[in-house]
Amino acid sequence: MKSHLQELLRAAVLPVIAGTEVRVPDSIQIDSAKDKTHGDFASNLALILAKPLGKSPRAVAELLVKNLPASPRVSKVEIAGPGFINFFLVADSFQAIVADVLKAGDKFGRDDSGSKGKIMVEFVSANPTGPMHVGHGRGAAYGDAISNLLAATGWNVWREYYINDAGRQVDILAISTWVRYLELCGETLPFPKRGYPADYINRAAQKIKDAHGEKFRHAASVVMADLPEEPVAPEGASDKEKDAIKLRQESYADALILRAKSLLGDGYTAIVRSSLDDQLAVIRSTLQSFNVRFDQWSSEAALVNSGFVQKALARLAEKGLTYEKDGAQWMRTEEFGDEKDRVLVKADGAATYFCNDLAYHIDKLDRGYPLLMDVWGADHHGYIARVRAAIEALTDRKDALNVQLIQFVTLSSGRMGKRSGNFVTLQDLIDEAGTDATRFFYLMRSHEQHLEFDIDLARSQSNDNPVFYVQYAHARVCSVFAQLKEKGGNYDEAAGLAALHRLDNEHEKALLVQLNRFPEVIRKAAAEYEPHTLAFYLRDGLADAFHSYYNAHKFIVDDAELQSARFALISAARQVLHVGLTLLGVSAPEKM
RNA sequence: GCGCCCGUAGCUCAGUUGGAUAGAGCACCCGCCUUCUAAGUGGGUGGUCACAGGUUCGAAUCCUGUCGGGCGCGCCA
Repeated sequence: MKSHLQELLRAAVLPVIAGTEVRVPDSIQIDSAKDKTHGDFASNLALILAKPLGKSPRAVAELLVKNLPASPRVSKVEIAGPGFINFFLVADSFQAIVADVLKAGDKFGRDDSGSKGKIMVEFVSANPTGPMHVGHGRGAAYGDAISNLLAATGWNVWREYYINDAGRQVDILAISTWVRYLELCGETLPFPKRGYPADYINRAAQKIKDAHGEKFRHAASVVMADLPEEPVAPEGASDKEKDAIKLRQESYADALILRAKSLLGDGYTAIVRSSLDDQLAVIRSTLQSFNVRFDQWSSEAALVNSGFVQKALARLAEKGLTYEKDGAQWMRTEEFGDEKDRVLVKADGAATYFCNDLAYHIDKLDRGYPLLMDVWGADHHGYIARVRAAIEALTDRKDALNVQLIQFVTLSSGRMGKRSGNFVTLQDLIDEAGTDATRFFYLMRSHEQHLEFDIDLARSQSNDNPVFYVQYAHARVCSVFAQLKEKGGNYDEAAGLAALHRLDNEHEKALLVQLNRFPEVIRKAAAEYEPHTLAFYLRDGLADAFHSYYNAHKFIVDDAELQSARFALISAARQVLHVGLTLLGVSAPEKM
């Protein structure tokens, strides 16, 4: 509908600007009119062109309207206000959408061709050192929804989870689990301050004891022998003092890691593997219950062990992008827009997180994905420049990496951290509020905005929860169809489509307008990476129009022709609600 | 100190490639069920769009500054 009007205006603008320097705008803006007296659609084109043409906006508008080609869909064109061009459409141009929707079914509004090419979306990638918390949940809901939207708008989408199962954090996880395991064996030793103190570590430790008995037991005195003191920050310590103490705690953890490795030998690897598998199993299970799926789970450790990281480093060196300094290997990211160069291989020979992550991104490009979308927490924004710089250095393209930052989630009970022992996990939230409510809650807000997650509201299952409003609209349509059947009536779709001209009251018009908006809503939500606009459309646009209609009119009526037309309309509404909710990963129940 | 994000109704938030009278939900007030699910619906109260300047036909939106909040500035991950 909009594109039709754009074409009309595009044709009209040519004679108006003929002989001037003024060019046709790239996109001609057409907005749905907010006020009924402004018709159905409005364009500000005359206002845009007024200045470059050196004419008054209203004069430009009059010229445009005079040159506007006739269209069977347009019933009236008006110039209003400072120079807006308002379009009034003939009624059946809205009614035709019902046939389009019913014919297309679940495919309505979708472009599954994949003709826009391949894109890889990496999201969640939560560290396998503990369960997912409510912040990860937001990234999961967003990443899944934007992947759905991209796939529905012509992209060939591949979804991937990067498992950070290498590096120091894995060692911290291992010693945390081991110390708990030793406690279970009856040993008494302090828990490392930099370890993960939460309950789930105890469960992982118990599993190891169940499977291996006391195979990994060593006397506490042996484990602790000659380990450095681990200080605790005193009350009222300055930041500087705290930093120093934190550093000594890290040293203690390092010493304990070395001790574990030397005492356990191959057993250390077994504990690492068991701990990681345990945490990953929890994460996978949570994501499954959250209705989020991935095409692939990529392991950082596997990438390292395969030798790919070394190969990637060699390629960077070959291109002259790396150099040695202070015993470390650096990458020249600064000349590609980063604020400084970055270390790839530390002086102690270990690869940095950046190094492995960059290799992973190179791997993604190698696998034939020219576009990479990464969904990260907002606290990683300082990391964007170096990855983008590195990728630009390799591909000569600035747009190969698309990073979407997800702003923080705060809870009524305060900010949650992994080290804080008792936190609300995503699984807790799903268990209490349900997947649908939780997902919709996340997706109602712009991902660029901080989100205050009202746990009590999500838990309450009350009608305050916006997801029910949308789902209820769907269930109501289903219920009406059930009622019709119960009363012995039947719905004839062909008759309904033949009677669409009967849909002429204002509530029907409003619902038809919303149905007409859907393809554009999808397109925009995907193109601007903003799933929340779809959530808003479903609630404030479509469901709202349906509920008002439901309250104002009966669908089961004596007039058979009118009844068929109305059932065709609400059938289409049900279809679009279903497609929309599915894109958000929310179910469309038939009963509530 | 430097960089990025944010500040809109009592609360939570939309609206920001400049457009017509700034919207929704919750809360609050007044209505609507002998009739397809009231998890619904109709109406009302509620605003210095943080503040101060600037740009122009027009600014919540763009620019500058101030105030307030969040995050980031490792040979951590």
